[in-house]
Amino acid sequence: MVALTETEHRALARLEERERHFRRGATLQRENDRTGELFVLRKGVVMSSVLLDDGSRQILRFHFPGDLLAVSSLIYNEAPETITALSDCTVCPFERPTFSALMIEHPRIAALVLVYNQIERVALTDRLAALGRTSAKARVAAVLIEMRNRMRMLDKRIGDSFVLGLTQEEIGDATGLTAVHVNRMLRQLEDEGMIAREAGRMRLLNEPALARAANFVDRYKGLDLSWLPASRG
Amino acid sequence: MVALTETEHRALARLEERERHFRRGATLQRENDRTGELFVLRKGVVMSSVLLDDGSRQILRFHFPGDLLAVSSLIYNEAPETITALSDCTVCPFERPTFSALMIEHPRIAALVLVYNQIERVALTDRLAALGRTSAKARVAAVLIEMRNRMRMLDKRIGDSFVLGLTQEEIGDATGLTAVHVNRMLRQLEDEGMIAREAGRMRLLNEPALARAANFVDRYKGLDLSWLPASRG
DNA sequence: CGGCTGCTTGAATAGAGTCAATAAACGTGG
DNA sequence: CCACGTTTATTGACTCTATTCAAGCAGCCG
Repeated sequence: MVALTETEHRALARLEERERHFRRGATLQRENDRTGELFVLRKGVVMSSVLLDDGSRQILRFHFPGDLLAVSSLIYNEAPETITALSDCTVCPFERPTFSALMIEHPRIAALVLVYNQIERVALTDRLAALGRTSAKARVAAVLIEMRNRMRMLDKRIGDSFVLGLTQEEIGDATGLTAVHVNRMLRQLEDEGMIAREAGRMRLLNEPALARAANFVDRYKGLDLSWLPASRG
Repeated sequence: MVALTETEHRALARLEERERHFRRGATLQRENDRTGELFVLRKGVVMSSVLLDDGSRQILRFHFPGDLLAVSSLIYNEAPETITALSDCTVCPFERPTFSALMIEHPRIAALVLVYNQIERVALTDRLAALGRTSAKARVAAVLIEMRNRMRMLDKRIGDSFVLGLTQEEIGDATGLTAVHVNRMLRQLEDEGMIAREAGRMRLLNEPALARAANFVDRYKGLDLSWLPASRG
């Protein structure tokens, strides 16, 4: 999305020298554990979440290939969130000094990281507004649209049918609902003809209606990266 | 919290060359308006919020002196959030190019901005978890503790008594509750001896109990900035 | 003084949670 | 490839938390 120089590409590649694989359900980082490496997600889907005292869980964010994971390791001694693989996945781990050297030596990459942070911030605030001010049905619909859109960004072939890859429990933890109620909301969306469910796959039958039900705002329109300073070669 | 060089201080000072004042209730940035300047908040309290289709509002974050405002102006053509003064306040506006030049010429400042982003990210995820997974009482208690703590960081004299500076409507918009229910929760916290309310002031009578009720996690313990690269003078 | 805006409280309602029981799908080892 | 145990999905009945609606009050400012 932004042209990088050869030098910058080589520098970024240093983050992806090693590779590690995780199975669905594996933990990349556990809340309150001593922080360690950072990761670039190369393949698969992971989530970050927090656990509350009463044992309930809140999923904060779903991550897709290209995302930077565990950035908070840079500034905390103890991890503020848990990172878990939602599918089998591949990550490239790297150490903090590698990252901070990259930031210092390549200011435009630092600027890109800042852009990434802002996009994530807006995603978090959208979810925040959904939890605070929208109905259960809207929140479930929003998760469906969000997941489909993010998958489609990586694979243009994905249309209105896709494999969600989340249990209803996980949808509940992302939306602040119980699994039981998620089930009822999915049924309702189905009864209203907005979605269809077919053995693991999800199909969006009436996207405009679903987007309306979800209070969906497309944040990718209106993104403007022209401010990024020109490279110095 | 981190030592900056003279050069870096001078560079940062460039962001604070101008000054502008706003009255309580004034809008610094309106959602969906064309984005413009960024700000450093120098004095007063402001909030950022979003409006939903049905007219309800979700407050995303309260900002205190030293905070960077409207950073998303860098990457969006249209503002994703509204920024409003909660008290009379003073800000230092600056243009995008000023900021991006600063980031490129002073990598350690860029790193500091990244740290700031991460701290804000964690604050947002804490609120997210509160909205998704905690009771109304816990959320209201959390807002009280959060506001007191942030005020105390700027004014050490503040103890258990402080001026909240929020209407119950605003507390509701921050916690995803109705003003009516906020009122009931405040009464309950008062009846249980955790707080007292005295003409505009709020007093925390039993902080440990309140912190427990709020599921409060102190994120400032465990912050580690040692990774920040040494200055090159 | 009159008109706001914000606070308080009660009564009725609605939306989401809890509990429980069953069914379907999945994975693993034999 | 099947049998078994486990996880996930589904549905109903009941409960409870927070919302809605309504009314009254207090404080503030022009």
